[in-house]
Amino acid sequence: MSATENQNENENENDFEAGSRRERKRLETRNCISQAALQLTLENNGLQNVSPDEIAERAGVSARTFHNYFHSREAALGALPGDRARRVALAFSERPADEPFDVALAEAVVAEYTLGHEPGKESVRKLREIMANGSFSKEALRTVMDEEGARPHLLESMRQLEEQLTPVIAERLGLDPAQDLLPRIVAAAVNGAVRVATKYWLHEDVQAPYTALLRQAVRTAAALAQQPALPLGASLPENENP
Amino acid sequence: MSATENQNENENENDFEAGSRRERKRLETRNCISQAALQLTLENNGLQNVSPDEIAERAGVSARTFHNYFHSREAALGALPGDRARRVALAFSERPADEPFDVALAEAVVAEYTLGHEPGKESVRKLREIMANGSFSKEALRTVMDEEGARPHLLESMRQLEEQLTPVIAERLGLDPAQDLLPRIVAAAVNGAVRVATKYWLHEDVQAPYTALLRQAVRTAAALAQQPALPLGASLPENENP
DNA sequence: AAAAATAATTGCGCTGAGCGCAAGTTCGGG
DNA sequence: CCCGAACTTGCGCTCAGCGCAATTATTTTT
Repeated sequence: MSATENQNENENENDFEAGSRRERKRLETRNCISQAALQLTLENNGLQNVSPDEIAERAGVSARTFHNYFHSREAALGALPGDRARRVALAFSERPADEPFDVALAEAVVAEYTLGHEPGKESVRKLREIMANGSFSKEALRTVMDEEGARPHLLESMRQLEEQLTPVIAERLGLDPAQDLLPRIVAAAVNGAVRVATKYWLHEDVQAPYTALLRQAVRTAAALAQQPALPLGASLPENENP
Repeated sequence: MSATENQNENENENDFEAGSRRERKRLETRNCISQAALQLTLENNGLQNVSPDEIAERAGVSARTFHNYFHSREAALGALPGDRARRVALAFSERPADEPFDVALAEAVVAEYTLGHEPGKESVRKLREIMANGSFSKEALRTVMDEEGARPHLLESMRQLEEQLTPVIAERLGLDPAQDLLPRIVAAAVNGAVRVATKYWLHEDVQAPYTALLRQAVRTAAALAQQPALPLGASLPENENP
């Protein structure tokens, strides 16, 4: 797991093709640090109980280097959802064009958020390892997500999904995000749906599998896309306040 | 603006009725601190350039007391959107029952987010003062919202809107939030719509007034409520990944 | 292949946010 | 009028985060 000893099981299969060797290594250590942050957070029941030094040590770098990549522990954790958001947007844009909008969106999300399936992308495999490696599960995740201090940053990083999704949704709908609010609203709704479904799954003890919950929620939110586009200039007929 | 000298223009009209005198004073200083944080943030173009001591001084309390109410500068700023969220939820639940769902929601939001209208609630009046008192406007707000460090906390506090809205939406729809995801999804979508509309209004220079933008966005998001309720147990017919 | 240029890592030391503690102050109830 | 509880304040400590400058690794140039 250290940045150096890791040179690298399956050298060619990395998350995002990197250009120069330097850049590759940079991404690798970056990811290493994030993973270390995640592990320690789960192990210690909360980011609060993890010092930057520990993270740095686990990742095999100096404390100073850690702060060189991320300006806070929270940012280190947040990099993971951020990356995932990028992958979801990519997956969505590569869905077959004849697929219904909501299905394409839902499956793109589900495919990435579901850790299972084939040993695909490297980071996913690692995350699954961490999860599978015993002990960590709903319970641990819950304590992390509920942590008062980390949550704002975590959610902000999950909100990357909205950012990444907006342009591809706009393209698929044939709308210009600079002219029409609809793509942004749909993206925001989908992002919210993912968050809500996850929270629901984590907190209420529900029988339905996470996958089904996610798919349902996203498809529901995606239905917004069938709204008529918003004419920004003109207000609706008459609805002024009394 | 100090906590002491402010004893209080229009003593009876306070945001939330307070029980004991002590509790009232507590809420008052709390609000004072938040307002001070907002003012200074706007004046100095970013929370980054404001020290806790300055906020405390402006609010007329000691630095230690400041940290006694809020454990970070960001939290102090975030209290304002949080309070506003509570007012919106209240306003929505008091809308006439025969009003269409989306209209009720949109108007509840617009009424609170629009600073104008009558000199209603005290905090709104103050905020308007701040805004009106020259210099601060879109531009200043933009620099605040775009600030890297404060944004996560700000957005998290705006997300209070979702939290507050969920139960009242569920009630109006006749659904149980513990059984059905739809109320949460609608609330999340509305929250996202507000955020998106605001961002759009702040960044693209658009001709439409903020009010119209907000109303449109919220009504669009609220349309989700007409989705058929989600049967959590059963998945849709067949949509497994290949 | 060596040397020069560029980029990444590291150690050191400083600033300042946030908090525990204990003393002082204000307020409500009997 | 006085007692107890809640609130405020000052002091001092810890540690996250960052600027700086030196060191090491990597790419490019000659």
